[in-house]
Amino acid sequence: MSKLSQREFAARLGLSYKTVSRVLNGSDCVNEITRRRVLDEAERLGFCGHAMARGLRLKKSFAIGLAMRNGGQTFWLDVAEAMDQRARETGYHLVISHRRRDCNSTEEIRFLRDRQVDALIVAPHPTKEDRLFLRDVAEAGIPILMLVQQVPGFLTHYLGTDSRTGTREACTYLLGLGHREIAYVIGPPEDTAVTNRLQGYREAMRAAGIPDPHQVVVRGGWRRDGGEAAAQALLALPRLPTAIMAVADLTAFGIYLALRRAGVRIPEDVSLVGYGNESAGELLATPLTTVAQPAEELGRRAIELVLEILDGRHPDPVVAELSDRLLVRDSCAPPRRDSP
Amino acid sequence: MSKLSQREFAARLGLSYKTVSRVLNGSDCVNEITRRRVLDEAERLGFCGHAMARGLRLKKSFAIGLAMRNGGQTFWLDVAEAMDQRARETGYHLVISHRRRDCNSTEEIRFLRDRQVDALIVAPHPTKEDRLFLRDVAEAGIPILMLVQQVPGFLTHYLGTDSRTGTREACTYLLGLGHREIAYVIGPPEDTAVTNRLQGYREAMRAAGIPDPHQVVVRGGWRRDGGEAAAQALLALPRLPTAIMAVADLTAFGIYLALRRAGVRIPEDVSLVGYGNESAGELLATPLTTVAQPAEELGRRAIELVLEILDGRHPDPVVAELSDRLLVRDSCAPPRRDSP
DNA sequence: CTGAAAGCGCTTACAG
DNA sequence: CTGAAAGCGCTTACAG
Repeated sequence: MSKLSQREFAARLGLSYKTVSRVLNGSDCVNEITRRRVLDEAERLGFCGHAMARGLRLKKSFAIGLAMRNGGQTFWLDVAEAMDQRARETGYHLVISHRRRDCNSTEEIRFLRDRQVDALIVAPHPTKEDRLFLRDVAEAGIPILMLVQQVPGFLTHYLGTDSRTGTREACTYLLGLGHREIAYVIGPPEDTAVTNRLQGYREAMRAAGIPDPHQVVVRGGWRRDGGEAAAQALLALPRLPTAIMAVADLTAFGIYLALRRAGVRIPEDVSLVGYGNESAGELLATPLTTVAQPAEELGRRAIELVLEILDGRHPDPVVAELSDRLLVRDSCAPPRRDSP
Repeated sequence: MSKLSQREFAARLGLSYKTVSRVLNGSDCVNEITRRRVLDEAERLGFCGHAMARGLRLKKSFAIGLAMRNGGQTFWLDVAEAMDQRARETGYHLVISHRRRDCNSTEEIRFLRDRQVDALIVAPHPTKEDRLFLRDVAEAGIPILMLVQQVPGFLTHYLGTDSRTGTREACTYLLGLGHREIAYVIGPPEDTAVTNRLQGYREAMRAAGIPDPHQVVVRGGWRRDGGEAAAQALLALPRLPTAIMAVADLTAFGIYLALRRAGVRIPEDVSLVGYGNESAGELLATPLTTVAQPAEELGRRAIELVLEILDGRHPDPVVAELSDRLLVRDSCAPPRRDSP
């Protein structure tokens, strides 16, 4: 098998390349028998069109750019896989650009733009510079979908999950268990994912009659080391809270490790809740209670949304959120009797 | 900023589009001052060439296809990230196709081929049908690099890690601790990654004077559930081996979980070794001793190899392996005194 | 060092 | 229903 051009392929079938092109582009003014024959023979001879030539003519690459970060989380793997699946079903493909840790994404975004992607999905929190550049890209006519991170005042499409409600529910669960001293370990306050979750925590606490000054909010981060540092800070407090919530599972893992090293038992001494349902959470000696985000649905919907946008079906910026849900495992218990 | 074509861009600079093209393609017969000016203005005006037009003319897409599976492992995420990085540095980009679990990849490979990738990197173990198709693809002039999984008798390029030696070393370590009854939990025997590792196990055991019939090899799988099943089988044995090695970390996690449920302590009652250094291994109550595979280096080298092949620098199939290394944590100890 | 011209492999109005 | 023709945005020999 050598690569067949549409012309050669048509010649082999004794048809004009015109007819072949029409079949491939779904024009209906073609005899049904011919249509089937073309499709069958294409399969048999391994004929495939020339994506670049087609793209050039149609001014469309059928590529969707995905700027993502590798935070060592299986969550993003699942999201990307779902996107990939859905994109393929609809004739598109994904061009992925992984953001290097802790650096801005402008270079990535430029890279994807230069690849003529039809649309861009951006998962990492964009820096100011990124935003400036994204605006340019959007103005050049490439739709942008912010995924999970919504930038305030930045008018693009957004798809995320309602992690504010998710966090509120987790906190309410802890309150229901009898906890009053619940610490919340956050990540960078620039990230909307962080501020949303923090809001959920504050709402639940206030609703239980615990005002902001009595709430314990500690800066950690998205990663394990941030969680460990936050746990140290918590351990240095005059009295350790009876429950700790973390902005993410990785953070919770760090807290878990540091607490264990300090001889603190979970859930006997302290209850712990993560966020994101990383698969490793089940492996802890005390499987982690967490809030699950719908990775597959998020990936699938992201692609569908982008396609709708490309179709012109959303003249105004879309703002959509899926639901997270509390996943109770073993890391929470009522507070100890002897803690006041 | 609206999308600028090369012609418009050249016009704005008061240059012929010819000159611009020459600068962009690295021709040296251009005045150095002009060269710099073109590059600077391109940056300033957000000019980028048209990848598809360029690709059409050059008969080159600058895309490398990656068929991978999502086994829920952070390992592959790291490999893909490293590839992405290296590809970008060299002007290429990655088109990734995730293989759906337990199905064959022909569809994925076809998809990537249809995207006019310049080369193909295949990570999942190919089925017979896949291999047939891959052969066609190779004959159509698209170089193929098998990653990690080498198919016997299938003459393509291969890059992996020497997991046979890695496994032998892990086994030797266990033998050095005094273990004689060491079980090995394998995955599908069609996978060369499995047979290689099994060979390493057998070599170490034989070298210690333990012939094949006295070795304990149990079928598990690549995933956690396979490990759990294998552990059940092991638990049903008249006497539990004093040490267990698993073909992969995920498998080891399953064994770990099942053992814990059965009240077996690690490493006091049984020593356990995984393979692959998944980040979750550190989170276990007893951090898992494992063998680390160089994910970043593997990804980087894969891209470099592919580029060399595209350059015609490897007329014969490349076969290359990087080294794995034992990573001792806490899941192994000498066998219990009372186990004979 | 630069201009005019051909062509990469498609799609799509435009005639027939 | 089908053929001849133009053009998508580049690159590259070929002259000048």
